[in-house]
Amino acid sequence: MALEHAILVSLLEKPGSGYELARRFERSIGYFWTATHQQIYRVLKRMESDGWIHVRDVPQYGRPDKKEYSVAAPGRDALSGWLGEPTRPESVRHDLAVKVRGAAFGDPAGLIREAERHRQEHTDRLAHYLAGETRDFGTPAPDGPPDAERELQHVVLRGGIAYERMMIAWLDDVLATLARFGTGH
Amino acid sequence: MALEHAILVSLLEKPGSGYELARRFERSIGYFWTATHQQIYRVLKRMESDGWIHVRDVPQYGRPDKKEYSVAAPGRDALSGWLGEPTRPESVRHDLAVKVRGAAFGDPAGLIREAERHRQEHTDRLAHYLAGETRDFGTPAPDGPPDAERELQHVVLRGGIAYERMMIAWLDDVLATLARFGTGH
DNA sequence: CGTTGCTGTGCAACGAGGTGCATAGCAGGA
DNA sequence: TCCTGCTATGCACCTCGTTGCACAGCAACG
Repeated sequence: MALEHAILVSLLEKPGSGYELARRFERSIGYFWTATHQQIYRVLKRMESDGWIHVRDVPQYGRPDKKEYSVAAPGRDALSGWLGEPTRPESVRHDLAVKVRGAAFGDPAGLIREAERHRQEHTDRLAHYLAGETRDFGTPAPDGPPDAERELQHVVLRGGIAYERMMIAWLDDVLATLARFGTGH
Repeated sequence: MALEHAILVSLLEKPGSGYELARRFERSIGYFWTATHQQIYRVLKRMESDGWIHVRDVPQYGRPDKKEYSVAAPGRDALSGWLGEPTRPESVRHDLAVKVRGAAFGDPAGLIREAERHRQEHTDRLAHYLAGETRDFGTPAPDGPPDAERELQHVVLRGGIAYERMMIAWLDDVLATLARFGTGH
């Protein structure tokens, strides 16, 4: 399980409540690690009882009170240890690859629409990444010396950009291949 | 759940037993969809009781008897329908991306070794893919007319190759970035 | 003969992850 | 006033996936 570690990273970047973490997992971190608010609340509770994080009740006006979590020393140690641990082979689940191989045994028309949907989604996400890159990393350095946190966030974003570009190119390849078998001949 | 559909595709490409399917999920299909033999046996049982697949007892000499599964008409229909269904956003889990962002808060030395391990693994897999491409798709067409099944398997393999190449390039980027913060400067 | 190892199928138990629902404070609009 | 909607936390339930183990047939080796 690595959801704990993703939460640790997010809380180290900025402390926050379970709700706020859930929002971050819908963007930013969420592009590389998904989680629902249920999972997050459950794991936060366990992490708190394990002493990895601190809780602080924050009264709010105009909205419900919240619990703000921040990383404790043992949590920071756990993260450090995890960084060098070998990750077991990530279980891959590429629906589309399975569908493409399945297209040999069914009508490819539906799959073409599905592939076009995916292509559009990846195009949108690429545009979103590129806009974020210009916004957050466009200027050389906003406050002088190179900042590790910033540089590392940037290299992860570059990975996302490379992934989306690769997927778009592959989907063009898929669509061209499907077209050769969908239109008679 | 889409394991059913991955099994349908595999059985359509070639009927086989649960054990044989488990072996296929360690290579070929397994590069895009992972599954243990436990999952496979359980799902096969359900698919059989749903009428998606046929079972046939195959006595063997020199080894235990087996149950050979093949796709029935309702299974083929289920696959056809699934091809065009919109896939819900695949839940992404990229350990390494989380670790890279976490490196800002811990010792990057361990992560460098971990990234190098991943780079090696992707290099090996790329070599394996390329060897398979030469072996299976090197000659223009082994038996005359273009074959949909063969072409679609090829485009999926090209996707795997593109993915590995992208990952290797990104890991080089990651290692260069980590080096800038690990060695003093 | 016993051991190891591959083929082949399966159960039991556990943890991870997701869906649906409940509760509660408060804001804003119809 | 009621309804919708956002913030904020949480329970109950169910499925998926993994781990560990068991059992069985048979081959090859020492």
